[in-house]
Amino acid sequence: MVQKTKKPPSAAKIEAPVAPKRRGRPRAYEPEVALGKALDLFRRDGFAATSLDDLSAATGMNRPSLYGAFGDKRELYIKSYQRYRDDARAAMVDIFRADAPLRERLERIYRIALDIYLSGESGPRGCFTVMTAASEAVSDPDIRAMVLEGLTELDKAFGICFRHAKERGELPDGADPASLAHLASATIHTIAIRARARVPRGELEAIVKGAVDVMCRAK
Amino acid sequence: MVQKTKKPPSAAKIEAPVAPKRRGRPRAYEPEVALGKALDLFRRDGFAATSLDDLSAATGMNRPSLYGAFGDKRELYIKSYQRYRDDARAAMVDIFRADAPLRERLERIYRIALDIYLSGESGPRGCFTVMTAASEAVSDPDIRAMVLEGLTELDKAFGICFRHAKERGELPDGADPASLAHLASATIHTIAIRARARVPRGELEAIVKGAVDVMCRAK
DNA sequence: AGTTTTTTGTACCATTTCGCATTAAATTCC
DNA sequence: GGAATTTAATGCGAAATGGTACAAAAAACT
Repeated sequence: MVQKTKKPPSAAKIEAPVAPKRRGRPRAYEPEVALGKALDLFRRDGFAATSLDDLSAATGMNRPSLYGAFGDKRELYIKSYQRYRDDARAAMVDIFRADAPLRERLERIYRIALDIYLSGESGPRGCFTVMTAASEAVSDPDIRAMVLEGLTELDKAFGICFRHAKERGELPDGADPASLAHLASATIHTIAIRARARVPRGELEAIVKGAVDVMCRAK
Repeated sequence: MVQKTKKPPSAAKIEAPVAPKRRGRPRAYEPEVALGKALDLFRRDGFAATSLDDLSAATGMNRPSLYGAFGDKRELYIKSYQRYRDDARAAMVDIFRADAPLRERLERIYRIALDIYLSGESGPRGCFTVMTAASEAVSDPDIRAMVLEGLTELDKAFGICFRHAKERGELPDGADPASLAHLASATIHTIAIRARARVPRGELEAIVKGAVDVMCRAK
C-alpha cells in the first residue's frame, strides 16, 4: 500500500487488475482479503484455538477451497504470519528510512506500532510475533526461524536509527547504539504484551514517552 | 522454599508432613508435584494445545482424579498460572527487598529471570505470563486480570528499586524512576520472547548487560 | 468383619477437529 | 453446442477432545 502504487509507465493497464482470463469456474473469493481474515483470526485466538470451521466462516471459503488456495492449517498460519510481517514492515519502512530527528522517528514508529496492536473490532489484537513466539516457536523450527528473523530485523532497523543519530550528534559519545536498539525493541515488545492485556492506549503512550525520553537522552 | 523452612519451635513434628489420617483410599499423587507437571505442559504448549490426555500422562493422574483435584481444564490452567507466579515471586522477592546497589540488584533479578525462562528439558520454556497474555488474556477476563496484576506488580517492584536508588544518589536528579521501571520490565519481556525463540543465553545476557548499563547511567 | 469414605481405573458419550472424496456449478476453448 | 477445466458445495470418516458415570480398590472407623 506504500510503494506498489508506482506503476511502470509502459504497458499501462494490462497488468494485474485485469484478470488474465482463467479457464475454469471463477473463484468466489479474493485470496488477499481471505488471507487478511484468516490473519485476524489467528492473531486473536492463536494457532491451536482457531479451527478450520472458524477460518471457513471468517473467510467465506469452505474448507476444500481453503486447502486449494493455501494448503493445510499450518501453511495457512505461516502465510498469515508472512502477510502480517509484510504489512508491518511496509508500514514502518518509510519511517525507518526517513531523514528526521531521532525523537521524531521513534515517536512515529511507536505510533504505528500502537495502531497495529490496538486496532480490531473485538478488542486489541496484539502482535502476531509475540503470539507466535509464545505459542509455536518452541516446537516448530520454521516458525521459530521467522520469529527470529523478525526480531533481528527490528533490532537492526533500530540500530541503524541510533547509529545515524549518534553520527549526527543527537546522542552523547558514550551511547551504545546496539543497546539502545535492543531497548527500543524491548519497548515494542512490552507494548505488545500490555496491549494484549487490554492496557488502554493512554497508558501505553505514557510508557512509550518515558522510554523515548530515556533513549534520547541516553548517555 | 525460602521462608517456610522456619518451623514454630513448639509442637515440632505433628504438623504438615505427617498426614492427618484421611479417611478413604489414599491418593497416588502429590498435588504439588502434579501441578508442577501441569504447569510445565501448559507453559510449553499453551492452553488450547494441551489436552487432558497430555496432562493425565504428565501428572500420572487419570482424568477423573485431575477433575477431583483441580477442577476442569481452565481451572487447572489458572491454578498452574498462580503457582508459576508464586514461584517467580518467591524467587525474586528477596532480591527486590535486599539493600544492595542498583546495578547489582538488577543483575541478580535478570539472572533469576533467565534461569526461569531457560530452564526445562525440551528447550527453553519462556515466561508463562507472556504465553498467557498472548493467548488467553484477550478473551478470558479472569486470566487477563491475573496478567495485568503480574505486569503492574513487576513495574512496582522495579519502581521501588529505582526510587530507592535515586534517593541514594545512584541516579542523576533528572532520572524518572517510573520510566526506568517500565524499561526494566520491558527488558524482562523482550528476554522472555527471545528465549522462546531459542536465542542462546549468551545473547540474552548481552542484551541484559546493555540495558542495565543504560538504566544505571540514565540521566 | 462390616460399614463408610475417598480415590482409582476403565469405559463411555457427545462434540469437535482435520482432512479429503465426490459431485455439482460456472467458465473458457474448440 | 460440446469438451475441458477450474472452482464451489456437500458431506463423509477417522481421530481426538473435554467431560462424566460407574464399579472396583484401599484406607479408617465401629
